Amino acid sequence: MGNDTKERILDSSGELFRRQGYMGTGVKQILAEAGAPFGSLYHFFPGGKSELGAETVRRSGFLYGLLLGEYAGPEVELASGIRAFFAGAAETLRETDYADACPIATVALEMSSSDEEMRLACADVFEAWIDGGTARFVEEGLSAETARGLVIQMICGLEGAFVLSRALRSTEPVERAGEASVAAIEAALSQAADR
Amino acid sequence: MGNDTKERILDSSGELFRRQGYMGTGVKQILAEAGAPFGSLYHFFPGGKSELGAETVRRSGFLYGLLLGEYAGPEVELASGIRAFFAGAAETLRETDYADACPIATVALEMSSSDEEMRLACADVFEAWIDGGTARFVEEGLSAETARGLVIQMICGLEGAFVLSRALRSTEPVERAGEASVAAIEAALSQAADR
DNA sequence: GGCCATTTAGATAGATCGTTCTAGTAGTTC
DNA sequence: GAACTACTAGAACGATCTATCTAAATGGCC
Repeated sequence: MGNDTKERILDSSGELFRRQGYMGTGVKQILAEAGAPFGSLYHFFPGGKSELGAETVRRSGFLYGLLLGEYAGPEVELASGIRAFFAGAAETLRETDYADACPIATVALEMSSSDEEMRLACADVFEAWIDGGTARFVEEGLSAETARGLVIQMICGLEGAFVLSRALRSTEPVERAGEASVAAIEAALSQAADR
Repeated sequence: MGNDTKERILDSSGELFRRQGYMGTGVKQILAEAGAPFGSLYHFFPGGKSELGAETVRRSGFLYGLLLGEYAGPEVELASGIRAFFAGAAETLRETDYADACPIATVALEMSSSDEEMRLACADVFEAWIDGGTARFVEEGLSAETARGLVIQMICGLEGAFVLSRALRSTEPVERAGEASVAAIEAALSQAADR
């Protein structure tokens, strides 16, 4: 079955978009890395690069959301989970020479003003992350409003930290952003427990 | 004097890089918007697009740093200044159809893994912002370590909020990140005043 | 006016982009 | 084994990219 060719293409595009964005990645490069011919790309993605791009964003974003969910699952203490997630993100950056950060942030910034389909794909991913995180935080006894605010501030901190860490080649921003998120979450949880 | 042609080119590239990144912006588009011919570009920037790119990043980053400095100058109360800055950023997003966010974040994410000169330009800008902010926070009586942590967390929150706000076409992330930064700053200041 | 460096102007080159095209191979079903 | 679908394979195309090139206009200085 050639079904794994499609997945190889999506894996390659996911990695490349993450490192150099959509515009900076040619279809030839994607196919070379996937070991697939042109024919396969336009067989699996009749819409060409833009269809591949949108599907890559949704898939990579979904997988990254799963990863986050594993760290902050219902069976672990929330603040420690978040702490571990940021620590893991910092370690990944170090191990990959500051290449592997958020899988969709580069594409989101590049394309949001010029390609509505791509913007929507990114927006759907961010919304799913926010909604998933909010539900988890509500389980801890926070109001929906407080939970949503905390989740958004955490994702903002993470995304911004990736921007700085990649440019500075330092994990300090990720670590500082992680500390800030953990502190905010602990403060909110202890305040909620006080009533 | 044709000196303003160079500035018109830098203005155009600054705006375009901010919206669609380095890879997504062609030199033809830059020159068309600046109303300048090819000859001028390679006269003022013999190194071509990459030299223009690096200079654009440094210039746009410097100007944005000035803007931040105006909001958080020594004559205004720090937390209110930061609050006003985030509010201003949100308003700018709304007014520009979510186009005008950070002038260098897109380029930083796109290029950090593939072009060392461009990465360095971005890193220099971020470092200048961090150092400038840290000095300002130290004036308020915070330790250098605390000050640096707060500034980095604030910039991370801002940059990440831009990513989300642009994709979601909503100012909520910028507002939430602003609240988080203000809260962290006020907490640190009141703690420092307690001794 | 004559001279010289600076800047403008755009045609052109050569590489690379995404896409299309035709042809061929594998695998399944009748 | 014939017919059909799914997929592979890569040459070729037109568009677009950055960069180069030659020639001319411009502006201060003697």
